[in-house]
Amino acid sequence: MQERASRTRRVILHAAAETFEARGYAATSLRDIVDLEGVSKGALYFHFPSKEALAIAVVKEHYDLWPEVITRLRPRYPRAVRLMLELSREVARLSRESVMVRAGIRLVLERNLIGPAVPRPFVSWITATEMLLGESREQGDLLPGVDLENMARFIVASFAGFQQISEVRNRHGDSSQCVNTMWQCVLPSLVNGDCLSEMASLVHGASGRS
Amino acid sequence: MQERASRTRRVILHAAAETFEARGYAATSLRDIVDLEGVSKGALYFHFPSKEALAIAVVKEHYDLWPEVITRLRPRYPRAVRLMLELSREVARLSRESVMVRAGIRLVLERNLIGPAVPRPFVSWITATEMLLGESREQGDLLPGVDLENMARFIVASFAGFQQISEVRNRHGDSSQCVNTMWQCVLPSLVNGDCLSEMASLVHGASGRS
Amino acid sequence: MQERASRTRRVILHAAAETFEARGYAATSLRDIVDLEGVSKGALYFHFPSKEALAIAVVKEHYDLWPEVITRLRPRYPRAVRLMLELSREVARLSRESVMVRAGIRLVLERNLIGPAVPRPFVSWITATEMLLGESREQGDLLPGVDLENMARFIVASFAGFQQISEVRNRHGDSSQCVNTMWQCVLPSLVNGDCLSEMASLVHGASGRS
Amino acid sequence: MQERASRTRRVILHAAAETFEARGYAATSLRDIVDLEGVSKGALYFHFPSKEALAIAVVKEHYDLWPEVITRLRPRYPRAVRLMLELSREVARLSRESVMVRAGIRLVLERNLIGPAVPRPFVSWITATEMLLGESREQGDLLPGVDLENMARFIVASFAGFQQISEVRNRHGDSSQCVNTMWQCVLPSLVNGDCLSEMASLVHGASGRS
DNA sequence: ACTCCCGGGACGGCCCGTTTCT
DNA sequence: AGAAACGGGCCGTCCCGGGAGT
Repeated sequence: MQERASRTRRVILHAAAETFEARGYAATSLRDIVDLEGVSKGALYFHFPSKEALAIAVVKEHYDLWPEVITRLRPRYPRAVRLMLELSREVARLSRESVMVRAGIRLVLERNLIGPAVPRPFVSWITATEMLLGESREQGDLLPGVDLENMARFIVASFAGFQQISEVRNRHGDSSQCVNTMWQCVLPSLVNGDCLSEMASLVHGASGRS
Repeated sequence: MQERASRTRRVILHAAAETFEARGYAATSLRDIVDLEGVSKGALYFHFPSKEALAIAVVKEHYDLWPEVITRLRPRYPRAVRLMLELSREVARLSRESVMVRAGIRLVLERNLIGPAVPRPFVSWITATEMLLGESREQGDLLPGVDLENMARFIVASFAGFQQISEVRNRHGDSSQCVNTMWQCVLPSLVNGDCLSEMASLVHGASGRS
Repeated sequence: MQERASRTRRVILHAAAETFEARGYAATSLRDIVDLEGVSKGALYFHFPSKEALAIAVVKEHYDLWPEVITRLRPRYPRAVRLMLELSREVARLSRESVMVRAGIRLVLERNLIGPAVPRPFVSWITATEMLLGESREQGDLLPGVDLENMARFIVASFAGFQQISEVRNRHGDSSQCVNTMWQCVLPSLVNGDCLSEMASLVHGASGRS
Repeated sequence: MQERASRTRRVILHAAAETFEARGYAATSLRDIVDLEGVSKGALYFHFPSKEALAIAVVKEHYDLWPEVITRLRPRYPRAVRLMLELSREVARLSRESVMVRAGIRLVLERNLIGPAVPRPFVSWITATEMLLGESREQGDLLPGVDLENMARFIVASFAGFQQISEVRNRHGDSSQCVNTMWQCVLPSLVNGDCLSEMASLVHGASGRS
């Protein structure tokens, strides 16, 4: 019972993510979704009462990922700057490899088409980044005079912009390189010399500046 | 005759931009557009043979803006670095003030829903930026070892990301400040000390780093 | 154009009446209606924004008939008792001959499925009957002690019941005979001897009592 | 086991009657029915193979009532005229108090939506009434020249019409008074003077005619 | 020349009446 | 007897042509 049901649910959710990611919320028909994996319309309706609910489920699926990621990485990297760096890499990797993540991101950006139940985009990322920047300052890695709030927004913005661009150019090909480039540009304006030289080797990939 | 016709055309185009910008291509019905300004469906179909054509017209309207902007600004700022900076400010201003521009940007991002007649997003911006970076290098302003292609993409990415974020947080409120923040972060990794100190005062707004 | 439009509207309205009358509101699909006369769904949608609106239009069409009927008959029959009699015959005749009337009656009975915009059934008939009974009393035709309100309801009830029954037995065959039977039963309890003998010949049809 | 099963069956049947009575056959979804009492769809389909079967079961439940009623009342009232009178009162009472009866009546009227297995409405009532009228004639209570068939139909029609009307006006409030009114109007045209004066006190309620 | 009324199909999302697995 | 899945149909309405009107 429960096993088959939850498998069907996952199949539907995956097909939905696939289609939502490719075409967006409004241009996706439920027909597209059910045809993709051969499930029936009734099965969809059984698990999700509406298109909106399906989209929200996709978003939730992808949102539930972040706490897991952060608790997995945090013990490994006590230094907040390093943690941010690895976090961004992990997010980039997930974006590259998981349709669910990409779909979730896209749907969140289209939240005004779906409903207020979808969380606002970026805000959780920004606050998380701001928090980590605060830790970095306490750890003495930051340059003096860095405006935490604006910097957090800038980091998230660059990152988001990169995701969008790399999706257009080469299908999620060099996103890891993009992240390196980003940090190469950001770190000099963010951390002090000691930290910078320590981090240098981590973002040495042949990008931005050799 | 022709005068009224072309005015109707503009009215339709504007209403289309308004709606496309707010809801995206797929979620916009032609009914929404014609109801917005009270024109009739027949009038719409006289000027634009299809929804796609209408969207393309909006995109074109906004694309025709860039050459005009660049030819207007270029003579004023012979130094390429400065030109890039002012250009980005102008683009941010236009995004803030013109629905047509915002609609064009959104539609371009949704080009796969509309048709191949819509130009790919970012590419023209990236090549333009890369070109300007090349000029900057010839003018001796760039740091050695900057990878032009990656840097161009990074700049455009940050910029695009910021547009998206500022739209979410505060309705296009502080986008000028965002641009300053961006350049404060980017310039130190991009230009040499002389140029940096000359540009410093231009991006002094209390953001990123004081 | 206007001519074609109004013709299409009438065709749709008629097809709707046909189907509503046969199957009721809930069991009628718009598909049934448009297929009946070969009009398209778009045509239907143009004239009627919803199924509910279509039903309401049918009801209204049939409601607009009664004032016309009453103003046509009243001058011919100054005596209220006689007017009631002829009115009931006319209504029976219309029920027999006009789908629109039958559909209207059925839809009114199903008003709780359709919406509050549909008028409540019977009430207008009852008040009209009550009014005519009042006139009859003033004309000295009524027996003493007749309760106007209850009698009006009884008359309408009998009449409505007969419509329903005759629909079941023989497709609207002998409804005129039914009306005669009804009055033969009702008049002796309603009007005084003089009036009764004057009316007798009008309801002499071989029914109820020879 | 059997006890629980048959109780579930009754619960479903009752819920079905409730919903069918309120919304009619076509507008009632099985979902509505099972949700009303919290039973599962599986349970419904265990007891009733289809929606049609469920409706038929409701109708049968209500049809099985009449023989019981008639065998209960007949010995008490040997005089056929009196029996008809009391029968009509009992039916009115049942209509007022039992959802099952009301639902059965409504479903029977919608038999063409359900299927030929549902009995035709009125016919059994009419034949029963006709039979009782025959008995009355043999008992010497009827006026000469009464057309039994037409009179039977008139009686049933008035009765049915009253049920419908009283449902609209006041939720099954004064249906007993309605029955009195009906007989006050009908009896003078039906029975002879002796019988009439004997029955008078039974229908004396302040209605129709004092 | 330009506008608009009117009509045409085709899905869209929702949900319904039913079986099939447990 | 219940959980799960199945198609199909309903209403809304969308994007769009042709013909009448000005």
